[in-house]
Amino acid sequence: MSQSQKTREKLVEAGKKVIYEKGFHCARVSDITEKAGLAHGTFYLYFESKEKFLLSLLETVKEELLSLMENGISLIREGNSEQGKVLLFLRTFDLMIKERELAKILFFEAICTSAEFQKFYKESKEIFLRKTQESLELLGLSKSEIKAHILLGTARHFIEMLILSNKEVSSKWIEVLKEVGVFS
Amino acid sequence: MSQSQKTREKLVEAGKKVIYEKGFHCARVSDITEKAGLAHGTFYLYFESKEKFLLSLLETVKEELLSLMENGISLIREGNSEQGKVLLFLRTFDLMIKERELAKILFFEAICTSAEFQKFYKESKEIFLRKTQESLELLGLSKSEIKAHILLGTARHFIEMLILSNKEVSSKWIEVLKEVGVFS
Amino acid sequence: MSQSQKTREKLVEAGKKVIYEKGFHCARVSDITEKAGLAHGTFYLYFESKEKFLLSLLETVKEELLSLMENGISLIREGNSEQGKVLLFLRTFDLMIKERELAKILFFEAICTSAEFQKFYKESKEIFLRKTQESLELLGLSKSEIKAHILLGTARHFIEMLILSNKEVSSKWIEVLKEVGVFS
Amino acid sequence: MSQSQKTREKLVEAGKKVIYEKGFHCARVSDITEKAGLAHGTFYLYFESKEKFLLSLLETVKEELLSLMENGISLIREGNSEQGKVLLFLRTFDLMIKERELAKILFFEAICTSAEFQKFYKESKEIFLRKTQESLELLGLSKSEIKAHILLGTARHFIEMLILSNKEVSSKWIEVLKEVGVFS
DNA sequence: CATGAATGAGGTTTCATTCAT
DNA sequence: GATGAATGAAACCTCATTCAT
Repeated sequence: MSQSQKTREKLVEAGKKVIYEKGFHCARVSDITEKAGLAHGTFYLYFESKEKFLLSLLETVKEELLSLMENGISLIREGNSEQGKVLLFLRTFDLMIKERELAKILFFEAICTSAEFQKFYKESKEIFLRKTQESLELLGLSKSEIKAHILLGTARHFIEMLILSNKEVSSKWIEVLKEVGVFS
Repeated sequence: MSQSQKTREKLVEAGKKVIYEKGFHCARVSDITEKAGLAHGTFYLYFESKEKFLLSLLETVKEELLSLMENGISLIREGNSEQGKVLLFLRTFDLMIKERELAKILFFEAICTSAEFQKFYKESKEIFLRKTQESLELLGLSKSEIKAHILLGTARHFIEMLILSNKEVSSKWIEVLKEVGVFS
Repeated sequence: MSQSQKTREKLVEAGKKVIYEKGFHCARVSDITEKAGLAHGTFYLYFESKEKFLLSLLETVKEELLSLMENGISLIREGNSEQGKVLLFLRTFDLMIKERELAKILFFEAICTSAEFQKFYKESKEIFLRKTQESLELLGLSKSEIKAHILLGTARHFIEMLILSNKEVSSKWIEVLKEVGVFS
Repeated sequence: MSQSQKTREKLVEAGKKVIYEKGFHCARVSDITEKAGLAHGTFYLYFESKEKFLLSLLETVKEELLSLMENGISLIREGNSEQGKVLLFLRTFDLMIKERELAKILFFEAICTSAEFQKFYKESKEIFLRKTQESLELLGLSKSEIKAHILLGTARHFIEMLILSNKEVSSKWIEVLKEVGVFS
């Protein structure tokens, strides 16, 4: 990784942590650079503005998520439905757990900031919903639309619990949903 | 209603709308007073600070919700489980739909602001979860804890859809959950 | 005393206390009316502004002081120098002790506020100095100018101690000065 | 001096002048920065608040004064009482004359602001009094306590004259006190 | 590339004063 | 006379952004 990329990475990592802890509005650019061990002004060599910085964080997590989901769908299409399910419903969730800073930013900050971010959030959510429904259909489950809603809602609920209480629910969440028949 | 109470009410109504639209941090006190048709300083005759104002909004909606839930539980305890269910799972949802400004503030703003608000949110959420589980048990449903999680998660998901897309899901949401067996 | 005069008196008494405690700038008009048990707006039926209120307090204490000093000087002129001294150096000091709120306002607030008040303070101080010197001359004391300075300075020092520590020095202060020869 | 120190110094110098002229409460932060030739916000890069700024000014002058007094006392202890007296009773006074802005702030503003400042003032005054008395004792003068009070009171009186009238009393003030026997 | 001092627009908050009742 | 709700000018303070080094 070039020096330049390393510095950028430092800012992203620091930014995630600071925004997770204080929220986007309360996170100062100087908090981020301080945590990154860089000078205040350096931030603006890598990002146009604090808003654009947030957007780039959100796009990162959105793309990671989508990539996982699409890989899962491909696997199911190719007949490998077990591995596909793992990617779709476990790896995505694990990703959210690992990147809980980004998850919180995506699921909460985005909806609380300016119209631009809400739009971003709304569009992302619709894509996730569609992909989830598509996967459920591929898996041959009935009432796929309803179940997609429940899946997303419950997933977000568990992520929130993780954020609020630091309680790991991780891979067991699918079991939870199976028990009440969402997966049958 | 006294003059004083009317003014307070005006500020609350204006505040709910402005915070709903712009988010707590982007909502200026002057936006609120302007929408209320009052002078800037008037706000501070009724509320200590913008933060305390938010807290008072949150407490209002929390209390309304809890009151509905407790009435529902009482009805079920008295044997009137049909009316109890209505209060618990429909009226609460209708309240959120009617007061979508407050709902958004409670479910999103609270978790994006200072530590004080997060604490408030976390505590509220735990109470809602407990009450929901309690009601499911009273209704004789198995796996009450799991179902309480799913109910809350899905409810929030539908509220978010309402906020983002203005699509009314209203009272049909229970049907949705019934179909996948959450209510059996 | 008429109703009107009583109300005015209440405001003056409350104002003295509040300004003594918090200082002129930190004393709010509403603090004064609250302590007086009156409505906020009532203040402006009796005084043009907060500044004019302060000025009227200062004029009161200035006149009381001057009146005592002049009576003392008259007595000395009439040959009654013992009683004159009492008025001049004890009663004035007792007045400051009794009216410590006003004393503090006169000796400290006046010099810390606007130019108008500084001017008032400076002029008052010069009058006190002149009167003190005049009395010392009438009493046949040498170095009257020097002693007048020392008297005023020490008096103010003792008043400050009273304000800061609530230690009563009262009438003994003259003894203190006698011991070092200021009165001989 | 680094750029940073220079800017800080500019703010301190400007602040002293503005507070001297208008008093702490009437001195706006923007007055200070304007006089310093800096932008408004710069003030807050160097000082937490207007109150903390005042406190730092007060501490500066208190320490300068104490340092002079302690050096004077040391000299007397070492037998060099003439030079010690000069430090104790002339240099301190000269310092107040040179730093009349700070002197005014210490002797008048401190007692007119919030409780925190009054406490600071009271404690400082007690230290000055103790040090003065200690020096008088070292010099073998009788009635050291009384004389310490008179010295402080008169000194303050002369400082006030300097502030109000711009009349330099300077080094002659000791002569004045000698004449009435304070120094014998 | 990196620094960190400086900027200033924009927000929150205060409170002397006014005025309808 | 008295009330107290409403006003809005003016202060403090913050912090995203710029820029000289």
